[in-house]
Amino acid sequence: TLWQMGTDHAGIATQMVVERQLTASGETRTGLGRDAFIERVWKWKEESGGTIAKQLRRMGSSVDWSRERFTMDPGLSNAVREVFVQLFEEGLIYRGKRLVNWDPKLHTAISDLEVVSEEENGKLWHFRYPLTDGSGHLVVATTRPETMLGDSAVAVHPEDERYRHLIGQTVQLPLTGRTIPVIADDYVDPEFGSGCVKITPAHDFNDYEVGQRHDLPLINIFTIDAAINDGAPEPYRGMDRYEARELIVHDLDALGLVEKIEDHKLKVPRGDRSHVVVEPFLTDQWYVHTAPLAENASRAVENGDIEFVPKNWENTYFAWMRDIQDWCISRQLWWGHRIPAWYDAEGQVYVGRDETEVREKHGLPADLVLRQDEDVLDTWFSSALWTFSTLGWPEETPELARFHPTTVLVTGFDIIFFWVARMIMMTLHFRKQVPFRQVYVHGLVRDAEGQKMSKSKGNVLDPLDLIDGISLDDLLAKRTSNMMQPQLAKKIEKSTRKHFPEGIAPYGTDALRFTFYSLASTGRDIKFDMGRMEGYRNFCNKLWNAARFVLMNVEGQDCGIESAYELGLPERWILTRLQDAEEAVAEGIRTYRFDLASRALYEFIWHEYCDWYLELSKPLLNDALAADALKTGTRRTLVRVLETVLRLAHPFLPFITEEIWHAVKPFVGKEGATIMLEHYPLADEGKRDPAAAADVEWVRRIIIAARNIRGEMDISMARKIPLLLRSGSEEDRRRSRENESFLCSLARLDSIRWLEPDEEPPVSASQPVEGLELMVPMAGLIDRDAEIARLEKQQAKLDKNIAGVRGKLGNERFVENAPAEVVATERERLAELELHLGRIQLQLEKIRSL
RNA sequence: GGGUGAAUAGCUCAGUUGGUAGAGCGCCGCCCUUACAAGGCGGAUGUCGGGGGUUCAAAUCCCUCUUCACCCACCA
Repeated sequence: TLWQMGTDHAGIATQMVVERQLTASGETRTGLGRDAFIERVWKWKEESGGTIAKQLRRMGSSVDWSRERFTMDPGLSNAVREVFVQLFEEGLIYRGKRLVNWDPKLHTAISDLEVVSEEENGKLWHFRYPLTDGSGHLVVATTRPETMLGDSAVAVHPEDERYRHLIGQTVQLPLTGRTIPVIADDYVDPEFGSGCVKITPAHDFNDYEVGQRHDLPLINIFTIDAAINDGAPEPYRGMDRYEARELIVHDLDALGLVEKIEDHKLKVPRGDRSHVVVEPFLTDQWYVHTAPLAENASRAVENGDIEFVPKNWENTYFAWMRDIQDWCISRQLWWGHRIPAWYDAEGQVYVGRDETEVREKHGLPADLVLRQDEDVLDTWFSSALWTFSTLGWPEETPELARFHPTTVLVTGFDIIFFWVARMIMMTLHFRKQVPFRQVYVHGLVRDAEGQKMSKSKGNVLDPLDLIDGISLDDLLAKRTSNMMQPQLAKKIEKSTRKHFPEGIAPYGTDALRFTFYSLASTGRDIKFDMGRMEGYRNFCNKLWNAARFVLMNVEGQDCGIESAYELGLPERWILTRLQDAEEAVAEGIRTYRFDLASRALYEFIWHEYCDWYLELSKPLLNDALAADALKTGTRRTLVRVLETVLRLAHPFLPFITEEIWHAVKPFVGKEGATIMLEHYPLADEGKRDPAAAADVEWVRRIIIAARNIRGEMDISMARKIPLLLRSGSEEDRRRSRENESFLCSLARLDSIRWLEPDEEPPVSASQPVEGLELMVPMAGLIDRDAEIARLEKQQAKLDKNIAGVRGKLGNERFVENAPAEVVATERERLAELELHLGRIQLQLEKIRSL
């Protein structure tokens, strides 16, 4: 098995962090120069890049550290170049001047996926554009007044009666002195605004399309900072886009050309890293032609070669693949894989693995000056190659042969498009193999209020702080330092103080892991709950204490490794239940239901092994007269079930299980160096004993009933009570006879006695258990009124249940249509309920008459 | 505009093919019973978002509405 560990170089985010550091120390990226800057980034990466690895280590992830990879490693970089060159040669990568999403702060293009649109309050400006023939004006509506400087037409719908006569005419574009045509295009929605749309092909994706159709000029009015450029009319040159907006509205108003201004909600596109409004901007960029790749990628999921878990994510995947757009892969950054393309003085482009190859391939003279493309590739381009680039591709390495295709990718749904989809496309293309068979999509961890964790919101929880604990002061400092928006510090401080008034206590890795497993149900987001984690921390303690008990009892004792032993009833029962637990855990793991698997462990360890088996073992171990073989069998079972359960829980609780295992292993005759190399437990039918299991279930019911009387009557555990039994079957008698010591010990009884058939019982508190009646004589123990209250409560409950069952059975259609089995069960149930009710009523009468 | 998911105990969440609603935390009693008080024992707590429908039977299947979250999309 290989669990591949590694990290990507997070191009934009990383470059931003380092640039911010430079700013803080009064330096600039451009001042430093490309090589020196990249050196700085590597330095930063060395210092901080270990954080993820450290967190993974502390969380006990058993990855293959020897094969850790980084997307900027030489090997992976080589794979990136290889893929780029091959795709280019196949015509699947091309360069073109297109509108891209331009980030005016970072000065780079970003892909569609990196743009996040959110609804914001804005305005809709209605401007009058005078008709050239002097016959009046038409009105255009816009949310971006400043772009009017780049208008090259006004469009109306071809069928729109109101404007049909204007088609082909021209309007005077205010403030610019230009004359632009009125065109007809289906794109216009006559219902919206005025029905006339200003067309700005260089600054709007739709308008670009319209412009293409009508052969309109592209008039770029922005600089790379989204300020007005020198091609625009003089008064606005150099102004920021929003300043220009104000002035343009003002100037149009002065000319009497503002018809009206309305409030308007609109989707504003922002860069997911910089959070500034991105501009559609005309630039040269590199693209991957994705349609042919997407086709195969869709098919691989359709035909089941790749399976998403949970399956409904496949629909999301298909939907995206269906409408996939070409992928803009060039970024105007320095941190990343530089595009392997060179230009000569004429701008002719040559693509190759390196400059030497390019010269050879194209027969370029040594003195011809070549200049490499300045841009780098989108980080996801290299991540898309992950499964095979990490295994040595393009070399056909033994690792590649052995581990590829891989088995499973574990990831969050937020990067299905960014990463999963692109891995599938690239891997199918270059390996003719799927990258992985299954994609396990888990939810995101959110904060206690359901907010997505983010550094800017200051609600991030570092797993290390949950493991080791952190003081409130340190947590506050951590959350409010290095902030991009320092004005939020107060707010963050307030909510941090609210949620963690005393900081965070140390919970340890195992508790943290178990919490995640338990909350990770069906790919849904996880609202992080400290209460749950506390509960699982206690669970770890429970396991620890149980181990102490076991060790205490087996140290220096015969545990039946080579000697004779005999298994008693509780032993055969717990072994049966252990098989059930093993089965449930295996099923949970197989189906990626780690919540069900962890629950099965929790239930078995706490509520069966600890609550019952350890307690049942005590009477025998403490019985000086008990047979040695039985005691040996008990010790053997105590320690073997514990050892098995440690192995069963080890993937969930790696640290505590390892630690305990070393203490326990000699008592089961093991000598392994680590629990990690032991066999994982598998359920074994042969180890089940249903009869023993049924007997112990009976014992448990009796004990619980007796405890109920004791608990409800506030009888101290220090005081032993006598138990009388009545009615019941031969089997009940056998069971009580064979298990007397367990009953007495666990229910704290001083005696158990069956009433003679005709014997009148003393006044007692009673509790029915199936056909059998438990009684605890009241004399000196039980308060009359309390017992009446207790019985009345039970009576009410029974009345309610009986009414329900009677209603059902009284319904002819139920009796006719329901499976005979179900009807029979209901009849039995009714009989039992009525029996219990009858007994309780009798008791009530009797006690009331006292 | 299209799509997905969610709504169950005070809180965080389970509930597999329809067949008596569960856990943890919290809450209420009692208890330091020599593994464990971060514990033990007992207990209370739900018109399963609303309304329809299918069915002998619905938290579960269908329709519809409400609320919330997320994803995708080019409406000036």
